[in-house]
Amino acid sequence: MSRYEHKSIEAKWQDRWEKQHAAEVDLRDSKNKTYMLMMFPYPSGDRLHVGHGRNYILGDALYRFLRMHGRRALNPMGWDAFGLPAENAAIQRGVHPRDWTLDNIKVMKQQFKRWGILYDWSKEVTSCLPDYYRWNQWLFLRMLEKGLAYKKKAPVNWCPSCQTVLANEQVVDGHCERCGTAVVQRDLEQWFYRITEYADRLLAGLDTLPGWSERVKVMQRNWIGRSEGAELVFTIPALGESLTVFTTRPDTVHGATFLVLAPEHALAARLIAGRTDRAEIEVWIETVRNTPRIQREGVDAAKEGRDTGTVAINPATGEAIPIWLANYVLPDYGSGAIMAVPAHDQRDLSFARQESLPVRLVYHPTEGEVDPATMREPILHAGVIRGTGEFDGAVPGPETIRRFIDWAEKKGCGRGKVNYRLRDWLISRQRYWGTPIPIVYCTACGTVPVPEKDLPVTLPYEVEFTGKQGNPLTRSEPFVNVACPRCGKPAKRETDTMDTFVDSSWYYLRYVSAKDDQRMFDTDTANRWLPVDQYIGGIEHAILHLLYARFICRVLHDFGMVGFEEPFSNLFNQGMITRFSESSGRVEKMSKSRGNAVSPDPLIEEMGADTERVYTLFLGPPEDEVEWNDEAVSGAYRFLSRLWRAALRLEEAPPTAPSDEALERLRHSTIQRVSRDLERFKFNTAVAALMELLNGLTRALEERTASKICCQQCFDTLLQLLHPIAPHITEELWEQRGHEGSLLDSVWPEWDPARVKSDRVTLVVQVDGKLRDRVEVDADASEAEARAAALASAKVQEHLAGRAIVKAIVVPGRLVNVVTGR
RNA sequence: GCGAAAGUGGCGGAAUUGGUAUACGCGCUAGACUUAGGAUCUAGUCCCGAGCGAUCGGGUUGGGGGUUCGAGUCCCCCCUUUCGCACCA
Repeated sequence: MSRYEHKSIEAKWQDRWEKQHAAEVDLRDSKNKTYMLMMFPYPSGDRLHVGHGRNYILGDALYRFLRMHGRRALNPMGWDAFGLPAENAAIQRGVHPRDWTLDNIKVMKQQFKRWGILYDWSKEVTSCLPDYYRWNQWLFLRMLEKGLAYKKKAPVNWCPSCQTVLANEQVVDGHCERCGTAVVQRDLEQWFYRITEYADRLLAGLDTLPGWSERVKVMQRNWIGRSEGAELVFTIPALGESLTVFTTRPDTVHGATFLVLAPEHALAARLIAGRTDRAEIEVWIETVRNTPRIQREGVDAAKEGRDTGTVAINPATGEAIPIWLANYVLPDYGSGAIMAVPAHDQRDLSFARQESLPVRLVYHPTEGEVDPATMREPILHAGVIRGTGEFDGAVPGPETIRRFIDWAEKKGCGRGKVNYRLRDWLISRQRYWGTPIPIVYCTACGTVPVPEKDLPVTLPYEVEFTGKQGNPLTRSEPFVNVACPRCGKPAKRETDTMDTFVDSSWYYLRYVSAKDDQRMFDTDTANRWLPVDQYIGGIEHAILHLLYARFICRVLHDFGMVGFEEPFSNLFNQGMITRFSESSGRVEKMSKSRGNAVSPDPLIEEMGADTERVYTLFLGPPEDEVEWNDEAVSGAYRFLSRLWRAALRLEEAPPTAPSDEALERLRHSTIQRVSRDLERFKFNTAVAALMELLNGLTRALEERTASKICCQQCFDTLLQLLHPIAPHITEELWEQRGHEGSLLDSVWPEWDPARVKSDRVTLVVQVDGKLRDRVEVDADASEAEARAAALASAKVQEHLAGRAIVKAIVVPGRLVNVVTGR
């Protein structure tokens, strides 16, 4: 073969690798060091484009690199196969979600093969098949037993278009994440996982993950939103009741001039009972209740409130203060009620000004006076307490807060309390295409869990997709009608299915026991291979998927099923590929819906998978967002063509030549550079180093300055170092060079530090920090020798021109800086 | 508003972490081989000035200041961009 025919080469090696990988790997027998590599779960509803390629190509390159280092690595792949896209496809195109999904998976497996990606398909996991999702059900039952799964009526985000409930995190700017329709509020009975129980542990665990980026950890910390403070109790004499509020500033209680309750608060109805305009207030409460959450939140949202006409007693001052209802207090954070301290809180101050409510200072400025009635900005963390007697002189800070908590506890009107922004995980979906929740409702026995022996509760294939009125499962008679597992009388199945994040929260565990039909996974094997050594994926899952997976891992840990609490030791978030989009006229994330996606198929057809791999990895630092440039791809193709031609010219090299040492030095320094770069995922600079090595070799071949043996050795090293990035062409050339066995099984080359260095080095000579000349000296030249060589330079002498030399700084092997008395 | 990261040629980006700024690639320019080329190869390509010329001088890492023999890198101020959080009491 004389020309670089990427098509036949790639097909040949892809088939070979497929055969090599057909044998099942036994994970129990693992004497070698093991390494688990994993990609983010892929939603099977979307065909792959080159924007996705970066993720998988990077993972494959890492896998091959590890293999060549003798690491026993597992690189499995699974399908996040449930979810909305499949159900939408069913409605729009009349295809069954299951058929559509399984067809997609077949196509995508072919695409992975064409990228030259080596997955261990004997560990394949498909979440929409009963052998996988039955364990979602099994886990649900265990969590139900332990009180970690529960049902409650709750206001939820409702998408009128999808006819389904959305989690807070699926609402983007008040609109449905999937379809963009404005979201409204509704009350429904929903199943939840009690993730809030694990809030503290999930937070603390982040500090044990040095292999995660600070960025992702900050996002998770914000999401969990821990805040320390106190609960204070205010009595309501008119009702003979007391009311608890949460505050992070109990030290400002003397300045609480009114209370504010969320309009949804349980006491609201009784508080307004005596008012003549009660009916109007009730209507207003309903309006607030139905306002989409996202509209109600946000800094620019207008504050609206109503006076209940009832008063409460401030426990610090003994004063009667009014109780208000207002939309800026959220019903499901803290106790849904606050003490308003307008002098020391921005939100309370703007509400007080709007409604002409009194403002009272607790912390006074240390200099000058402030008239509370005209305050525009609250005093947040400054000043000194005056006018309270026992606390006078205190300054804001943790110690003062502690004193107030002690005071409240002694007085019986409060205690220290920690609150979280994190809310329980709503797992119910009013959808067909998901894991059925294993529950039966019986008129006699109530809510009855499906016994473990009856699992899996399989999703019926025959259902009707009208696209109207939500969940088609509710209309599937054979599914819904069932005998009560407890009393045997006719009963109805739960028709809600589970959020797909349930599937993806533990699939990494299934990889090590993919075919086990007796249990969720094998604990010993899991403990041997996991936690995942390297998890690779985009930043889009920074919160949800990764938080849920960490939660479920802890649950399984507490059930004694795994020996670790953190599932992913190292997390690498690669950046997205962007491209100019004709439709918007902007550079945007590459995606099919934006019309700026590049399909891999024509590209591979024209220039080959190796070209795409080289280009994708060369594009820029893998953690950054990078822009795809159609024209620049040819640079990668030219590089591979030059490599191919160099192979043909190796034979022409002379048997002996003068410059073997220079080429050897280049070879060793390239091994060093590439090894270091790949360890740190710096594929872009690794490719650059390999291009330089090829340039050096090509030059040596052209100028006949290196011997045949030296050129061949250099070329072989180049093939090895390039293999993780361009596997097909390197395997082919390796075989043509007459080597036995696969390049993938060859041992990664080592560099000799002694060979990286040269005997002679070029020193930069500066005069007063400005570059004036370069001189060559022995690598081990002393400072004095280096200085002498520098001063001997004619150019340097010219620039010194009679000036006095104050000193000369010598950095061995690098430079000499001559400093003059200017 | 709060927090984080970043800003380097026409473009994507390098720079051993304080020591030759612009590696590698795209694009562009000139030439070669071609019937032809959006193919391939060779040479050149940060900016300004001088010279026919190999070269020589000066400037340059968003802007300004500082530390240092020496700053893209460290410190301070400002500008811009991106990302995250944002009525969570």
